[in-house]
This record gives sequence, structure tokens and C-alpha cells, in this order.
Amino acid sequence: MCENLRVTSDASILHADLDAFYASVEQRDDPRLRGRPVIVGGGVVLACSYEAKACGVKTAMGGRQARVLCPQAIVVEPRMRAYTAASRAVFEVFRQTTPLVEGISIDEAFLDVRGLRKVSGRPADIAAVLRRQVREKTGLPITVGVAPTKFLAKVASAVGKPDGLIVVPVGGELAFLHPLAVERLWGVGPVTSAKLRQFGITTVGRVAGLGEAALVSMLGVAAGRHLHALAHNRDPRPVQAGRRRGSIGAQSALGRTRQSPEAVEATVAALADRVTRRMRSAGRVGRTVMLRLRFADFSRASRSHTIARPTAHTATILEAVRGLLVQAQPEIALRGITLVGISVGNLGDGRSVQLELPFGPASGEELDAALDAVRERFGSSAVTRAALVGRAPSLEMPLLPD
DNA sequence: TCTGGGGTCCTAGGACCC
DNA sequence: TCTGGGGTCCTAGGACCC
Repeated sequence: MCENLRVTSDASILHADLDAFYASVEQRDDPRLRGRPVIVGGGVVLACSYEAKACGVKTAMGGRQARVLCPQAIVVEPRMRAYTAASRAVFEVFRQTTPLVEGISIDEAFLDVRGLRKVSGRPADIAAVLRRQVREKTGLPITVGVAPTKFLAKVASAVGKPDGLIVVPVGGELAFLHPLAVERLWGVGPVTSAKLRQFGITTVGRVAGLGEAALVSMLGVAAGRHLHALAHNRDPRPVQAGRRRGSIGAQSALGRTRQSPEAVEATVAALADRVTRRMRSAGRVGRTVMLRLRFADFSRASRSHTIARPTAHTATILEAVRGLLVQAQPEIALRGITLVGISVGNLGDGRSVQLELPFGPASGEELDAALDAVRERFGSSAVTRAALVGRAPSLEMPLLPD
């Protein structure tokens, strides 16, 4: 019970983050692009090389603005397959370093190297080797931050970019953190940043100087507590290997010309097909179907529906989406739709069932008794997960082939 | 050529249940 | 008959991340 209280005094978490990932893959694969400003994506900048960043180009910037800032930039179409392959190769290097790898996105991950000291050396040495191996095996530059917490490791890698290694010295965490701008805190975007700056709070140190209550009153309970903890470098989250995502979705921009209802319907059908294919190949099923819309004025809306049984069946998902589309029709007619997306959440693995047992309220002891009863009846591997949902016991059991 | 294509987490209100 | 606490699930919206 007390093992979670173990204190990590060592900087043993690595945050590894590929630099300008898509653009770096393009420069690696086409020598003519090396040393030159490269922009991936025409309508919107998906990624840009450091040469383009030097002109002021940023990720997610409109393509036209990017070209004004950097007229000499070479614009290339994204090649998602190449990026996926490159990502796989990099993650292979991560997993050879330690089994405790938590992928965050296509181009970054946390690695827990605690306990590898005898085998592989200090975390700083492990990080140096990791960077060299990624460069040798994939030809890509990567930045690594090393710190005692996930959050601080991520801050360190951001500060160390590009192609760098930053080790936050033990005992020097707050000295490193406090001079940084508030925007470095995970979870501070444009809205929160504006609120904080309104009160003259521009650095992490100023946030740390505020009481938790003051932050909560400014930003709400969750965000206030979160920021208060981060500003003091309190982040107890462990590196979790094998985390699975909670939803699968796809979306499609429709452009600004008015779409007929039939055209929208056809796009939605294609999206449902794409999403359910991906679900099936990932072996996932889901219950909550969400329709996302964006309108001509860039406002957004969403509609969702939860179906009784989890599924990855295209026709079932599409039927639910059609229903949502009908619901949203008045808004679409009024405001003009420019983007449509669907996603399926509440994902399960399709190989197990959740049982919420029809008795309760339950205590931990009653849950244990229920577990024993099920194991006696179905075998010791029958229950893969047991938890109290509220006061009622919930068991997860593998779905037996029939 | 104004704005891509994925995701996560939190909040708040209402329906519903005991 | 009236009032209440405590809880879950669903829905919609919003902020944020890469």
C-alpha cells in the first residue's frame, strides 16, 4: 500500500522529443532540402524546419502567412506513411533502452530509466546514448530532457531544443523552473496565459508564489491545483507503459463553398468507414459516437450518442452518426459547415466484458469475496480487472470464444 | 489559399436511481 | 407527502496538446 509513497530523489525520467519531426524526415529523405527552410503542409503548417522557424514560421500557422514570412521556403506535401515508419524505428530504440516507455504522440515519449543505473549507467549517460542511437539508426535529430518528474523532463526537452540534452540537476529543479515563462507550464495555452498575465503573472516563479486558493479562484479547481503543483515541481504521475487511447476519430475539412446535405452525408459515410476500419484493425470496439462540426465563422459544435453495445461495425456506427447529423441539421443550414469529424469513444478491447455486479453497496472485502467466487466458478484467470465503481463492484472478464 | 487532423482532460447540467 | 443526500451516466462545450 505504501509503495506509491517512495520518493524519487534521482532525475530518472527522460522525455525524448524529435525535432521538427515531419520536416526532419523530409530533409533526411531529400538532400536538396537540407539546410533550407522547409514547410510541410500547404493549407496549414503541419511542421516546419528550424530554418523556417528562424523566419517566424510556426506550426499550425496558415499557409499564406507562412509564405509571406518565409518566401524562400520549400513547401512539401505531408507523407504520413514515411512519418509513421520513422516513428516506429525511433520507438524501437526507446524500447531497447528501457521497457518503461510511454508514448505521448507520434514523435515523443517518456522513458523511466530508474533501476537501470547498474546496467546502463546514470540517466544522463543513458540519454546521451539514446540520442546517438536515434541519430545513427534513423538519421533524425532528437532532444532529451532528464528530470525527476515527467513534467519537468518535458520542460527540459522544450528548453533544450533543437538537438540538445538537458539534465536538470538534483536539487536545482526550482532554480531551473522558476525563471521560465508561464507558457512553459503544461496546460497553459492562450486563454490561461492571458488570464495570468492580466494579474501580472508572467513567470513560473510568480505562479509558485501564489497560494493554491488564489490560483483556483482565477482558473477553476482542476487547472488551479494543477498549476500550483507544477510550479512547485510536484508531479507524481508515473511513466505508464502500454497506455491505450480512449477514442478513435477522423475528420475532413470541406472548404468554404456551401455543401449540399448529400455531399456532407457522403463525407460522413467515408469517415465512418475509415474510423471503423481502424478500430477493427486495432481490435477495439466503442459505444460513444461523436459528431464534430466547424462552421464558417470558426465556431464549433458537437453532438454525441451512446449506444448500448460496444461495436466496430460500420453500419451501426454510421446509423448513429446519421441520427446526429439530422439533429444538427438546423445549425448546419444556419451557419454553414466547413469541417465535419466523427469519433468513437468509450473504447474497449472487444475481448472482454465489463460486469457491474447487481449487488452493493460493497466494501473492499465484499469485492474480494466476489472475486474469489468468480475465480472458483470460471478459473483463476477469469477476472482481468476488478474495481469498485462507486460502491458497486465491477469486474472485467475475457470474452470466451464460443 | 484564412484555419489540418489527430487526440486528452475538465466542467456543468440533467436524467435517473437508491 | 415532502425533502434530502449521494451516486452514475450521458451530453455539450471548452481549453489544451502535438
